[in-house]
Amino acid sequence: MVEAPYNVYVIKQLELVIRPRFIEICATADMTAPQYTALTVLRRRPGITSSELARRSFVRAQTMATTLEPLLDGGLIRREPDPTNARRKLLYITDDGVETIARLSGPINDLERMITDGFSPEERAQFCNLLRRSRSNLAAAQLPSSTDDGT
Amino acid sequence: MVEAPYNVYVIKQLELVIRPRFIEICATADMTAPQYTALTVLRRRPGITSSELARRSFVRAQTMATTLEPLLDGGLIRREPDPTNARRKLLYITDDGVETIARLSGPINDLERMITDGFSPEERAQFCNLLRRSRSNLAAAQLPSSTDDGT
DNA sequence: CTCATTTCAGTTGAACTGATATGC
DNA sequence: CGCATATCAGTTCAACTGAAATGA
Repeated sequence: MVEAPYNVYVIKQLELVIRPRFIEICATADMTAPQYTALTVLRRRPGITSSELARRSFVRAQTMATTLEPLLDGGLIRREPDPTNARRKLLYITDDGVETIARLSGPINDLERMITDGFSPEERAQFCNLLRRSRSNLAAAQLPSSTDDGT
Repeated sequence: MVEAPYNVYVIKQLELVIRPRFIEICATADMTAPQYTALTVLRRRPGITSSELARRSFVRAQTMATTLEPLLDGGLIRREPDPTNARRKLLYITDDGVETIARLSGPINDLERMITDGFSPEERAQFCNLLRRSRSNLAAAQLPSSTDDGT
């Protein structure tokens, strides 16, 4: 009686080991992990709202608001009213924010390399592909309308 | 200027989406996610200590002790002194524990299937393989002596 | 003495729920 | 009116750190 693959379990373990290292790297720029992540999304998608960012990150609007507050205070992102909708506030990464991401890219890439250490180029590509398809599956099951994100 | 694959980011997202569903399933048996996980490990490895279980799960001894307490109280696992070392207490899953795991296997398997929905059998095997190799990489980097775990 | 295990106690990060004001 | 956005406040889970007692 052999067990099912239980990828759920392994994915959780990966997260558990990756997170402290990721947090450590982010801390060198006085950021938390969710803040760094939000920053990288904002660089790729300038002008989105906090709610939209929350959806893409699979968290609630309130959670994202809490995450973004220090980034606004620190001037790594800025916010301006949507001219077409007074209710919405659009988010943009600042030059400071871009610079901060760039400063962390070395250690982050090291961490990425560690995750796929010993993989062939094909395996690396396959891993990336399968992870993204898995995310699509789950996002689709969660919110039929929600689409996912590059990276 | 295209980004690195940033699997770190995608793995975190997978965890974020999987966790609430996993928690929900565990809650139907009055367990938390870490408790269910500990229970499945104990089934495969009867007679290990709490500290050893913590190492395999990539958490601290204190964290694991907190996780196990309700399982002991609920009679899903039991503990007995190691005859060869009075300091250690060996853990065993009870019949109740085994039964509880069995009761959840249906929904858990559904969740597993959702994760790899649309994968070919080869892709499924490859995904499982790459996830495990990734875990080995990280475990090795973390504690040179620590080995990882089937499933 | 040193090292590992167990356990007590407090802290933190980051998600959660609930509720409200505002504007499309 | 219904729906989405934004924000205020409190809660919970599950990790964390620090520290102590015990025994190999």
